Amino acid sequence: MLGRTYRKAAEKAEKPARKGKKDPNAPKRALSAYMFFSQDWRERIKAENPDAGFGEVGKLLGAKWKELDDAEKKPYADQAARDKERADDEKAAYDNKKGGGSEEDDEE
DNA sequence: GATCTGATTGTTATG
DNA sequence: CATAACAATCAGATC
Repeated sequence: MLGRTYRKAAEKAEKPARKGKKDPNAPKRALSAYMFFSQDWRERIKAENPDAGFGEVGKLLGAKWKELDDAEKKPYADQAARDKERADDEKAAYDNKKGGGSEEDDEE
């Protein structure tokens, strides 16, 4: 599929503080496998690169990520999948409100 | 139906 | 406190 032929990230390659949400309650998406991958690897990267700052660790992380095999990404993807379920709940609430909500129970 | 875009997620350190 | 490379994602909008 020609879909992801281009990388939006590579296109903009810049982030001029994009803010402003369109959704009323913004059903935040789930985390990415990288999020979990970093949580576990950030320790190792820093362990072997105590001097590594943001750029170094970031690039190292990405490099390692690609080095990993599909089987190694699996556990991380699994965590991401788990979080997705959580995100699904958020979306459920989002859909609930978005719907014609006559009764607004309460929200914190 | 298929395609695309945008918004989001987390890490680090530093000004 | 926001930002910046790194990667995934995926759900909603659009045609």
